[in-house]
Amino acid sequence: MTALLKQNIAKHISLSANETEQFCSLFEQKLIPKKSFLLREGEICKFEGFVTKGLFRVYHIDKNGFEQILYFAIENWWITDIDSFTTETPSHLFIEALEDSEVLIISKKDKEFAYANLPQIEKLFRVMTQKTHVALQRRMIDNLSKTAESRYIEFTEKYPQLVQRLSNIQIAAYLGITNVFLSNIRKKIAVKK
Amino acid sequence: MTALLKQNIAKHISLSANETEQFCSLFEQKLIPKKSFLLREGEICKFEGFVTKGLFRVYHIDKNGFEQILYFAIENWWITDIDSFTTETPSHLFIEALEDSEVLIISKKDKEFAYANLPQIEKLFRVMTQKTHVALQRRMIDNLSKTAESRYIEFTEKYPQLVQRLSNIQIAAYLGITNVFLSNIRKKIAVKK
DNA sequence: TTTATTTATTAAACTAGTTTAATGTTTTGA
DNA sequence: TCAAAACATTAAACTAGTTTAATAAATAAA
Repeated sequence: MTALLKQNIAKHISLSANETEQFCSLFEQKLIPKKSFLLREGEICKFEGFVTKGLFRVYHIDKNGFEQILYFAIENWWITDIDSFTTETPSHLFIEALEDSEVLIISKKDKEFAYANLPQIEKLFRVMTQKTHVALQRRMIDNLSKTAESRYIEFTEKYPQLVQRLSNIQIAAYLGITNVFLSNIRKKIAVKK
Repeated sequence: MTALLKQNIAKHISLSANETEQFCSLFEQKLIPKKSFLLREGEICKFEGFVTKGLFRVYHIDKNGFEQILYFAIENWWITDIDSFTTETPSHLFIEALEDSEVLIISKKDKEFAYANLPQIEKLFRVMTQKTHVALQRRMIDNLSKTAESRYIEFTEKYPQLVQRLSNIQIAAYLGITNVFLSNIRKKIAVKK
């Protein structure tokens, strides 16, 4: 059950078999059917999750009712609201399954236990947070400098497997444009070819 | 010389006087005159810095020659290109002093020494990276959902002391708009009052 | 299988933000 | 202290992206 998780940890740091086992034993599996929520706005996020099956979206709803997608998570990705989780304040985010999904969950308490007792875990999460931060910095620069059209093209090139599983509405909410405009972009690209 | 730095560390984690002293001794002071660079595109970023005086901007130049500002750093802020620093690949960023500045620098080697020998330092940087990541997530959502006008207003409210030290050109590059449009926004706001 | 719901597309009017260029103001530096 | 450079503002034409609404196509539900 935790095979994918072990593989994922090994990608970031080298951890002894023993420590890996101990750490993984702190997770429990949760099944999340399509359209249900792992987290809702207003709740305090008390977990960190590792997706082993399915697809989630992590999004915000602004005061005008529009949704902005912070990121998607498929197999092998981690999900949490790091803001709510670390500060223990109510979340501004929703985490929703877009497909029937399976996720390995570790509670805040158990994660703190791991930090205190498995010295390498601190490094694991430092390294992972750094990597996601770098990715977000790049996305920030892209959003500041590139047109919606090139952001869309780059998104489809970078995550082809993800694009097939997403509606254009979801992709538009990630790119920060309307689905109507995304439709125009897609038409323009199709004509070019 | 490292008083500000010690104070900053204490804000994030509790570290013994001895460990604090050891860690701070790894930094050396650098003076960066206005308009000179701490890092240029193409260089590998081999340091992490803590600003004790002055003002920096961390920015990217896109292929059309436009500048996007990732963040500013004044006294008490950390600066590095975390991407280049961790992956040891050439940077896509410039770090430039906008005022005569002073910065405490720790080299990659010494930082690794600290990770290996001062167990709490791993936590320090995990916590700091988490906090900057949360801030960037919030900015990402704002950029996806808010108009330039409200982003400008919120920026001036959040960083009033910074706004006074920045030209409108710099603020516009941070907000992701042209300085001409920022001028329009400022006029509109002034008329309202 | 039929109906209801969600999704994608198109069009047309609109608005937020850009571009270019000109003008006055402030800052910098020799 | 004077000239040059950088900065802020304004105007006017333009373009990227939105809004609303209608229609067709695909999916889900009963």
